[in-house]
Amino acid sequence: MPELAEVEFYRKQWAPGFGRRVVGVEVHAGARVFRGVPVARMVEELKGSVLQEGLAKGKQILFRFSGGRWLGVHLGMTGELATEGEKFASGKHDHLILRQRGRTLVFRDPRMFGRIRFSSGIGPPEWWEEMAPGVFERGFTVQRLAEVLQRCGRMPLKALLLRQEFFPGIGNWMADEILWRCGWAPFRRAGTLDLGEVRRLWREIRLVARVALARIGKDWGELPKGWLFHCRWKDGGRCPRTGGALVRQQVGGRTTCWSPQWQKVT
DNA sequence: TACAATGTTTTAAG
DNA sequence: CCTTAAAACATTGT
Repeated sequence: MPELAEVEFYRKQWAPGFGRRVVGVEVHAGARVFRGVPVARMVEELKGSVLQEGLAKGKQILFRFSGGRWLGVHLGMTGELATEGEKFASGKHDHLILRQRGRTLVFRDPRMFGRIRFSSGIGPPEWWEEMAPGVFERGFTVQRLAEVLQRCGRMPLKALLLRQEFFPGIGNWMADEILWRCGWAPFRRAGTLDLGEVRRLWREIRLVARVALARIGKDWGELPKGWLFHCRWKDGGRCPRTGGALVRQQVGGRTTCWSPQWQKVT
């Protein structure tokens, strides 16, 4: 489910455990979410350490523990984080459980497209440090956006917006929302935007991300009325702007909801 | 039954 | 080596 705003929401779900010691760790050791992780070592090192803080960047979450331990969480399609009571009995999709005095921190992921990472070291792990600049960081400039659009000029805009190495945290619903606001068909080629349109795209990316974070990221609140989000999920929806029929079709390998009456190729 | 689900990663083609 | 598209991954719900 999660894009950058949902990821921020889930990061905060473990906040009750910040500053507190982990007294027990339970795992589904062979689960796909631990691919590449030395699970036994992770369990040993997390046990007794203090969860200091959690950070979110794009769709990634990084938890810092005492003793230079770092736990990376990617939620994939169905992952979630939750804080449960001390006596919580884990279910079959609860692959990682951190027990604290008074509460239980849970990572759950039925489909297991998510991923856990673990490392030790003074600073954050390499994969975190090398992530592309987020859409609110200094590095996310109109110029850089123009370069990306040129370089991947043959790609449909929709497919390009989903590329995490350029747009960390943008996912399926946000990409559709952004293109709908811009008024462009999702299969329009990236290389066809002029400079004014690049600026427009840059603005709408940041607006959608900012509002999503302020609402969903805060407390999973409602998005503003009139957003495509509210009518995108099922067949038969109507464009909030024109009242015309919305269409759902595959673009860039994902189901894409758009308004042909409003979103054009030109 | 068959298909679709707010996501990556791998594989292959050009 | 680069860009782009498609399949694969695993589970649940309609």
